[in-house]
Amino acid sequence: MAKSEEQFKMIRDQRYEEISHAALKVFARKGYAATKISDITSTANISHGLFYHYFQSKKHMYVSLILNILQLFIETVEEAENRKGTSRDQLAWLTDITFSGSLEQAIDRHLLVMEALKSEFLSEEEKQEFIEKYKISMEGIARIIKNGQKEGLFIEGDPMELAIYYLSYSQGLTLWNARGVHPIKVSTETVMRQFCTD
Amino acid sequence: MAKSEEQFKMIRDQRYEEISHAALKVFARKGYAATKISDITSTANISHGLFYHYFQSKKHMYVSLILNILQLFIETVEEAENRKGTSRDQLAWLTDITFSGSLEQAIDRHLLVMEALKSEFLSEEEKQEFIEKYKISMEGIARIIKNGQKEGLFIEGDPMELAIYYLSYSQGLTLWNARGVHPIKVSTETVMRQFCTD
DNA sequence: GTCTATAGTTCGATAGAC
DNA sequence: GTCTATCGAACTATAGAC
Repeated sequence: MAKSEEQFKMIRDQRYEEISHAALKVFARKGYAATKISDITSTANISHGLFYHYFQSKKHMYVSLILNILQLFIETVEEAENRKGTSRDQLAWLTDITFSGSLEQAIDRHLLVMEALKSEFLSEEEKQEFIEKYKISMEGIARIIKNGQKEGLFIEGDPMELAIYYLSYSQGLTLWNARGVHPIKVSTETVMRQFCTD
Repeated sequence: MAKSEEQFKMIRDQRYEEISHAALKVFARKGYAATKISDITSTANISHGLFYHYFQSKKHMYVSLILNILQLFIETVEEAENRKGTSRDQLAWLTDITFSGSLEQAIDRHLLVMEALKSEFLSEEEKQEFIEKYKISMEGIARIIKNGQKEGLFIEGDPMELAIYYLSYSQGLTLWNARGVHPIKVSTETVMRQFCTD
């Protein structure tokens, strides 16, 4: 019995991931309201009813997707903070990571979080939970900047505010590439010059 | 008869503006798909049917809204180019304008254009028309930067690419304030330092 | 020009068979 | 665990009265 229970769990976990992955893609492209359950199920190649075997509702799945994304971002910032090298190296690494790898996935995640934060179909309590998580990443970036200022590597100014400038710049560039207007290869050095003294 | 025709036209134009204004607000907040015609009509305080007296369909109204926004942006960039003073002054003026006045309306317009460009409910032809208009503004900004480079006021680099960095930065900051996370008062000088040599 | 009523359609969610 | 069939609510768009 133990064996088949384990197997069931593996199937369940795998399906959960498959459905989540499909949902991220579809939600980011079409937005919450325009996304039909059937869009998700057809992308994940499952039946309509099976979706409701894994998720309570469209909204419940959406919220858990966002929370997972924010958690991932927190961990990435932590990884940057724990890296060897100067604060400048740490911020450059974070910037590199943002614009290397799957830009497409980065775009999807940004779009999703952005929509979630300004949405009207989520309660204030739900959004507040997102904001709390978001702030944890912001504070990590602010710490990197503060350290860099002590070392004389970064320009002066309130660290939290500079973190916001950094995030806005980085996300603005990410979103730019989400449009079809004129995609560019982002240069980490160009972004860094905004914040560095050299 | 001439008099009443004129009056009809005045009523029609006013209503058209009212409905457009209401629609901008609602579309930006809820997105295209989530926006119900009844949201627009209740915001504009008109009946459901009257909407269809002024607009062919939800989609037709959406497209004309976007085109009007892009046209406005083109004219603002032109105004910046035609201003007296250095190229630096011109770009600073454009930045000022973006972050002064009704930030709320600026946010709404950005959100709308962004959604339109990545949307899947518009044909490629429709989106191409948006992109063409968008590029006209980009080229205006690139011209300002190119002139500034000649005067030694701006950093080196491909003007069009720098225009994209500028737009991404500016729009990233605008969108930042659309979220409830941690709004800031944007400083034009902080933005300008990214592009200026001083 | 404006409104109400409603036809026609879509989609989230559930029930029940395998 | 998975699928098909179906219900019921909500929404776009139109028709017709005033």
